[in-house]
Amino acid sequence: MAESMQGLHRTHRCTEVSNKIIGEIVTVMGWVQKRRNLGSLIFVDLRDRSGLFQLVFDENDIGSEGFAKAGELRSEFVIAATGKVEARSGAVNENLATGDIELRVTALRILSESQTPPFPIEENSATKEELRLKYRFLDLRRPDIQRNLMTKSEVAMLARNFMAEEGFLEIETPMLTKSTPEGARDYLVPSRIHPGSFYALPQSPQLFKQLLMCSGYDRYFQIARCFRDEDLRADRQPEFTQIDMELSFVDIDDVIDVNERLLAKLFQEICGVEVSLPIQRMPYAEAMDRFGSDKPDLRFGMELHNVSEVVKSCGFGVFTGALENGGSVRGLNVKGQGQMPRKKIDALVEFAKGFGAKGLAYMAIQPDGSLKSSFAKFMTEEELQALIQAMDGQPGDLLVFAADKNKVVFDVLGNLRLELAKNLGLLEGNQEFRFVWITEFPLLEYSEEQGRFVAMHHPFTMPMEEDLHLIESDPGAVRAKAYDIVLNGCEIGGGSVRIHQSDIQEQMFKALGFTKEQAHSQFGFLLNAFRYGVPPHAGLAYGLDRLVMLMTGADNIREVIAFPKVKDASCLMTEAPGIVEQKQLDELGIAVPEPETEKTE
RNA sequence: GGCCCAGUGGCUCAGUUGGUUAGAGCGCCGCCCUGUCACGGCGGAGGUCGAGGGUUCGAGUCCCUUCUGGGUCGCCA
Repeated sequence: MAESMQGLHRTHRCTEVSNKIIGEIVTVMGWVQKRRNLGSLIFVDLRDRSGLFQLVFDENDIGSEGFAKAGELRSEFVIAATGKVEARSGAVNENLATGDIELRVTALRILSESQTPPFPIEENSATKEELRLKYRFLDLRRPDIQRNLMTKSEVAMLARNFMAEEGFLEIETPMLTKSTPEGARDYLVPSRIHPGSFYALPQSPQLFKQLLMCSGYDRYFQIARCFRDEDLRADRQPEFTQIDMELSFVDIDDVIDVNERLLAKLFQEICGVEVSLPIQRMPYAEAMDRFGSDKPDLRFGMELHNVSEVVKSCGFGVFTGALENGGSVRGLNVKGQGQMPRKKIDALVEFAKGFGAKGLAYMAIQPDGSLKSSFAKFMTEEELQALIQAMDGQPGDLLVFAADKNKVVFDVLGNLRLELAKNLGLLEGNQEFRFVWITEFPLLEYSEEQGRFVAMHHPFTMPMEEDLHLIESDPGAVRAKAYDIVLNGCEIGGGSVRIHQSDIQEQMFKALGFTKEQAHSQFGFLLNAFRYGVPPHAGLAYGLDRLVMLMTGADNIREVIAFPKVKDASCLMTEAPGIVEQKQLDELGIAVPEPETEKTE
C-alpha cells in the first residue's frame, strides 16, 4: 500500500511555507497529525519537525481516486502532498505559524501507513513516562522533545563555533581506556584478545586532555560522551555528554574569563538572556556557611545563621552536646511562617531526618510575640531572646535549628532551605538565571569509609599556593585551585588548575595515601609525560545535558536526551542490557554465575 | 541496599464505610456531513482493576508478597 516518492522532491518543510508564496506549487512531506473529514471536504494537519501546515482535499482539485485516498488517511501516516499554496478562505487559525494559509492538494501519495499509536503524539504529553520510553521513537516526534533536542544541537554548535574562534582544537580521546579506581564506578569492556583484562569507558577525558596539553595542543575541547556506573537521578544518567576543555599557560582567571564569555554567548543566543559579567565568585567556605551547599541557589535568601556562640552555654543539651563534639548549631529564619501548622513542621523534621539529622529544633514566634517551641523549656528567657535576636526573628517568623557535626548541619539546612523555598513557592514564576562561581574548594576530604583523605575533585588538582605548607600538617585545611560554575542551585560545570610540578604531585599522592608504586601503576603514563616538559594547565567541563535541561526548563535530564535509560540503568525500548550468547562469553573468557534459583526454605 | 509515591479499556482518570452487570473524557471502528482547526451528529467495539497469595458470604477497595515506573538517601574523584 505504501507508495514510492520517486519523481517527487520535498520543496518546503511545513512552516517554511508562508503567505509570501501564495499561488506557488509546493510539495510537502510529513506525518498526519489530525484529519477532519467533513464528507466532501477533508482537512489534514501535516506535521514535520518544523511544525504544522493544513492541507485541504477537495474532489474537484484532486479527483475521485485521490479524494478516496485522502479519506483513508489516519494519524501518523507519512504522506507527500503537492498543491497550490492559498490564503485560507475560512477563518485564520491564530495558534498556527501557518494559520493564514493552506495547501490545496492536487496530488497525494501515502508513503507509509501507521498503526494507531499507543499514545497521542502531542505537546505536553500526559502519558506515563514508562510508555513514552518504551515507544521512544514515537515520543521523540512530540514537538516539545523535538525542541529540546534542537536546542541541544544548537548549544553544541554554538559552543563549537565559539571554541574554534577562541583557538581551541577539537580532538577526540579514546572510549576504550584504562580503569582507574578513584572516583565513580567504571563501565568495563572485556578484551577478547586479552582474556581477563578489561577496558573502561571514560568517566571523563581528564587524563587524556592533560596529556594533550603536554603535547603542546595548547587549547583543546571536545563534546565528549562520558560514563559512570552509579545510580541514576532526575539529573543523572549513566552516559552523558560533557563540553570538555583544557588550556595551557593559564591560571584560574584565564579559564573563568573564556568560560564567562562562552556562557554569555550561549544564554544570549539560546535564551535571549544577558548574563552580566563578571559572574559573582564565592569561596566554598562562604557558600557552605551562608547556604549550607556548594551549589547555592542565589535566587532567594533564607540564609543560614550560625548561632553556636549564642547557645554555647544554654541549658539545651542537644545544642551544647553538638558543640562539645566539634559541631555547630545553625538555623534558618522562615519569614512569616510562625503559624505553620504542627503537621507541616513535623514533615520538615522528617525531611531533615532524611539528611542525617537526629531531629530539628524549632521556635515559632507568634504574632503577639509569644513562643511555641520544642526546646524553650530548656532555656532561660534571656537565652531565648538572645537566640531570637541572633536569628533576626520577628513576630510571625518560624525559626528552625539543626545541631550536629558541621557536615550534617549544612546538609540538613541546605536541603531544608530548598525544600522550604519549594513548599512556599518562593521561586514560582522566577525566570532568573543566577550564576555563581564557587571557588577555593577543599583539596581533600576525609573518607570515613576508606579511612584516608580522598581528592575532592581529582588527584591532579593544584592546591592553592598559600595553603601548600599545610598539606602534611593539616591536609583537610588545604584549599584547591578548583572552581564550579553553578546556575540556579545546579552544578553545570567544574574544573581546576592542574598540578604540573612533580614535587607537588608527589606530596598530593602522599596525602592521599598512595605509594609511589600505586601511583605509577594507575597513572604512570601521565606521570611519565610530566617528566618531559609540561606546561601549566587548567580546564573545565560542563554537563551539556544539565545545561540544556536548565535552558529549556525541563525538570529532568531524560527530556533532553534522545534515548535515555530508566532508573535501573536499563533501556525500556531496546531492553538493554541483555543476555548474550554463550559463544560471545566464551570468546571473552567470561564465566557468568547461574542465576540464583528459587530458595527453598 | 533504605525510605516515599504511582499502577483501573489504547491514553488520561473517577470509583463512597468492602456490596448488583466497574464508569467518564479522549482515542479507535462504522455511517452521515463542503470551511474545519478540541469539527459536528448517530451507532459500536474495547477491562483477568500490574501479578500472586490471604482475610471475607462477598475485594478495584483491607492485609502480605512481588513486578514495573518515578522521586530521594547512600553512591556520584
